[in-house]
Amino acid sequence: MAKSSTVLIPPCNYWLFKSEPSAFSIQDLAHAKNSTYYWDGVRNYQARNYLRDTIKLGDRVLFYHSNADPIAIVGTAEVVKAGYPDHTAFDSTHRYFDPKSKSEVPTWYMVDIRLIQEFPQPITRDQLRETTATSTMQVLKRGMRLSIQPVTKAEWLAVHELAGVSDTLPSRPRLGSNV
DNA sequence: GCCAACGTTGGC
DNA sequence: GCCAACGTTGGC
Repeated sequence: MAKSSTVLIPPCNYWLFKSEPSAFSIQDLAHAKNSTYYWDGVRNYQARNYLRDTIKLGDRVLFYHSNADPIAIVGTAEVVKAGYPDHTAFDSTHRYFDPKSKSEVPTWYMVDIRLIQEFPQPITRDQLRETTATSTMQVLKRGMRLSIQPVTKAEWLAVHELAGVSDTLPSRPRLGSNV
């Protein structure tokens, strides 16, 4: 019976990352080298804890445009590098500089993500609200400002259904082969 | 532009 | 440790 507790396939976890497209959009990610970029500038402790402790290589990300037109989930990405210190906090000339964060004991962390796909149509808040399986998403809650939010597998799948796309990864080099 | 909801700061 | 003031987020 002990055998049944052995996890052969590591769980894949799902997240929603918010970004104002004027700061960093899904197009910016698409145009980055290897469609890969670091998710910097998170300066909230709960979101930091997710980045540092919880988000793992291979986790999936819903890319959300906030303060945008439209406000919507616009595509997906995968985590290709787990939490590591956010170097922008160390640079006194950078807009995300934080003198509290020291390289020996970093306060802030980031991950690298790679674009999986941009949806053919953005999925708006109205669509998310109107669909039972997505109507419970944290991002719809009033006053929910957290920029990194956990998403359930059911929500992840339902968003793909709304987008009319498969959640299967298109064929591409395997994780870690490009860094 | 408004403003509610939070998070942070700093005086006490 | 309390809490008022202030700054930020982010939908509307």
